[in-house]
Amino acid sequence: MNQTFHNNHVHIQDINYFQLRHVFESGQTFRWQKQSNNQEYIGIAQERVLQIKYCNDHSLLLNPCNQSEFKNIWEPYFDFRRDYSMIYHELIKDSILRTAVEYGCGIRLLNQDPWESLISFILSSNNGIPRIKKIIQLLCSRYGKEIYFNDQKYYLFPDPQTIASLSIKDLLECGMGYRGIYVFETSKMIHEGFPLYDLKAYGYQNAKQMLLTLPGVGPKVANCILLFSLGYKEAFPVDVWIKRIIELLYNTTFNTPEKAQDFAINHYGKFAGFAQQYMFFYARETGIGKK
DNA sequence: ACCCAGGGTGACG
DNA sequence: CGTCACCATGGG
Repeated sequence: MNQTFHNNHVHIQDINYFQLRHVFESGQTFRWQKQSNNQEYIGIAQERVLQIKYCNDHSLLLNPCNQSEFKNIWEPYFDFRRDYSMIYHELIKDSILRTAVEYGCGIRLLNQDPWESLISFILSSNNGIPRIKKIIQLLCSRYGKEIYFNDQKYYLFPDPQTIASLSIKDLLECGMGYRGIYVFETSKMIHEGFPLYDLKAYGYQNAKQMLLTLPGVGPKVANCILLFSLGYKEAFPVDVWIKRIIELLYNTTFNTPEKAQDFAINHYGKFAGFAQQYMFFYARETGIGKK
């Protein structure tokens, strides 16, 4: 990987194991929007707006982005420092997983903000991805700070204090349904000092136990936060899609999500989170195992 | 009208 | 410890 810095953007040459659609359409993030040219996404993350575009010379454009922002913000966010070739070749050793991994090649696990992930995945429970996006967009457009890019208005994700100061009614009007109360209570706990950002140093088990004390956070949501924002790549979120596809691929059944998770950690070890993401994308894109 | 969605909670054995 | 009805909302 090789970068050239221009006035206010970066070109990354020799990019491999990175496909925009596989990164942004694999259910890990909700605020990136595909643009009409199909090779470009614009998203809000890390308190910024970013355009990311796949160019015909096989380079990747990040805009706006200076050298310091690349090093400190977007390189970690997009997990550019990780060797995905190694992970890819490790996972395809499993002949059963191989098809899904080959299909999803180009997926990356983003390193997102824990607060935004926490609220987003509380909202994800028993919900559909398009509606999750709609709720989050409504929440941000009403209560997030405005920022501009190309004369267009975008909105940051509101901070804990802001959401904690809203009423349940405000949250319900964003379409949260019964999850509104969870979002409200959890926001209060974060605002009152819950050490969300310290969990990166707690170790997987301790961090998970802490997350489970937050209203609206059960095993699946906790694993999403651990995997997508706290750096625990061994986390293995089990939703209905993962349960179905893993039972189908390995010709077995699990009584509880915990059993499926135990199976995964035994099988994939510290790469469980990557295996999960490949399987999720594969199952949804192909419809294999769909009800 | 019915079932499903990146599930969690509380009540019941 | 495991099971299960219920939860608000929109789409198929």
